Formats: sequence, C-alpha cells, structure tokens
Amino acid sequence: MLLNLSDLSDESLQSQIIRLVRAKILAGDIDAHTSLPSIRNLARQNQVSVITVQRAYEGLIREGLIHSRRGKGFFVSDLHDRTKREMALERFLEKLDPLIDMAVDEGLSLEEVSQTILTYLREKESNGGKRV
Amino acid sequence: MLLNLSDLSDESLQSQIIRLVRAKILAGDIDAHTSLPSIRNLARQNQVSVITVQRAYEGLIREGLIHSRRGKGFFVSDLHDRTKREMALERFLEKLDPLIDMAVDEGLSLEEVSQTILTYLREKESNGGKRV
DNA sequence: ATACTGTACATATGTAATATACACAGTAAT
DNA sequence: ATTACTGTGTATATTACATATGTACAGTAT
Repeated sequence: MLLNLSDLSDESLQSQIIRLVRAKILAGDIDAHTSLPSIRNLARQNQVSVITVQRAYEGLIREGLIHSRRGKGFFVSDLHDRTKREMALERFLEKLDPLIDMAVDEGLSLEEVSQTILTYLREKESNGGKRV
Repeated sequence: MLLNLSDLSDESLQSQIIRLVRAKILAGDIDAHTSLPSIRNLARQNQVSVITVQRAYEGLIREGLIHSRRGKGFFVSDLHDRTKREMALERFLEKLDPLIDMAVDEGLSLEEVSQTILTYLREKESNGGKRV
C-alpha cells in the first residue's frame, strides 16, 4: 500500500497515514476483517519508521476503525456503510465548525460565507476531480 | 486586551493569540496606525510569557497585518476594508479546501457535502450567534 | 535618569521521528 | 511433540524540533 507521504508537509507523517488509511476504510476500499499491511511492510514501502506507522494505527484504533491481534496483524473493523458515511460527515462538520466561527469573527456574515462556499463547490464540481 | 486563552486547547498559545488578534484587526475592531498592547502588557494580562506574545506578533507581521517600531510598539497596518474582507475569505477557502478533499476521499459526494453545509449553516443562523 | 518600548539569548518541556530490542503467533522440520 | 524460524505487534532509549519561560540587552520618550 503506497501512500504518497510528504516529508515537507505541515501535517505530521502519523496524521498523514491516519488520514489516508481512514479515507480508504470509510470509502469502502478495504473490506471489513481484511488485514491491513503489517506495520513493517507499510513502513518499508513508504520509507518511514515502524513506530510512526504503529502510532498511526493506534490512532485508527482509538477512532474505532481498526483493531489489532498480537502476532497476527491489524484488521479493519466491521462497520455498516451507513455508519461509515455518518462518521465521515460528522468529522467534516467537526472541522468545518471552527472555520466558520473564525470567518465570522473576522467580520464575515454567515450569508457571505454561505455564498462563497456555494460558488466554490460549483467551481470544484465543474473541474471534475482534479487535484492540484 | 483580554484574550481568553486556553492552556488545554490543542492549539498552541501562539496561534491562539494570532487567531484572536487577527480577527480583531480584520473585523475592524482596531483602527490602522493605533498601537497594539505591548508584548509585556499583553503577556501579563493573559498570564503568558513575553516570548509567546512576541512570536505571535511576528506571525502577524509575516501576514502583513501589523508592523513593529523598536522602542515604540506594534502598530496595525493600513489596509482597505475590502482588502481585509478578501483576506478573510481567502483564508477561509484555503482551510476549507482540504476539508472538502478529505470528505470526498472518504466517499462523500460533492452534492452530499454541499447539502450538509447548507443545512448546517441554516441551523447556525437560526441559533443566532450562540457559541458552545 | 527613569520608565517604557522591542529584541536576543539560554533553558526547560512536550511532541514527532528514528533505531533497536523484546514478546507473541503461526508453520515447517526434526 | 519439540524445536527452530519467520512473521506479527509492543516497548524502550535517543535525537531533533517546536513551544513556552525568564532574564538580560538595546532603542525611545519623558
């Protein structure tokens, strides 16, 4: 599993790994009960220390997305598709909320914020799935 | 200037100060050319070290919001209201973008995200300016 | 001179990253 | 069955960096 990690990013390696693996799980790219790459394999493939992967997996355990079996490996937890979707939405709103508060504190109105988001999403939609 | 800083927050003291002072400036609560509290005063009032305030002010200098005069103090830069508004919007979108990407990576559609945001904003609007 | 300002330095603490050693689970060979 | 081996997760010690602090230095005004 190649993760395209960046050493330069502000985001720590651990949380990059968490974010990318979490995405694969929530998006349904990895089925429940199937084993994740061992920490050594993932570490080797992505040029990262074993501990770093371990810490990342620990984070995913705390989120309830995976679990470990000593000597066997890490496995994806069994979650309903609907639960996954709700987790994704909840995470999104949890991160969006302080952003909106900040914008309002900086003098923008909710109306203004709303408009901005809509035009932005429309722009994004027309651009397809392009990433910079 | 009392800032209501939290020692427990994940956010560092420096960036809390940056965020709160930036908000006051962009919202127009502090006029241009007026002096900010001295680092010692702000530090004393908010039970924080001088260096912490200093680092925060340095951050605001890098953002072009304030400037310093040795022996005199820190002063708010002269920016048009429109510029301030654009800065706030730009900052907001810059932070929103990766959130949306993450949501999409986690299997949500742009349509779904859009709907969620709208209902959320409507909820927020009806609640007035209440903060949890 | 005094009392305010910003600046610079040396130090402690916490977090992230690493390598290395340890402990458990399964499998193949004797 | 016992052993040895190779895979797995876990724990420890170290290093590097960012954050936060106190204290000393330098400019400005009265």
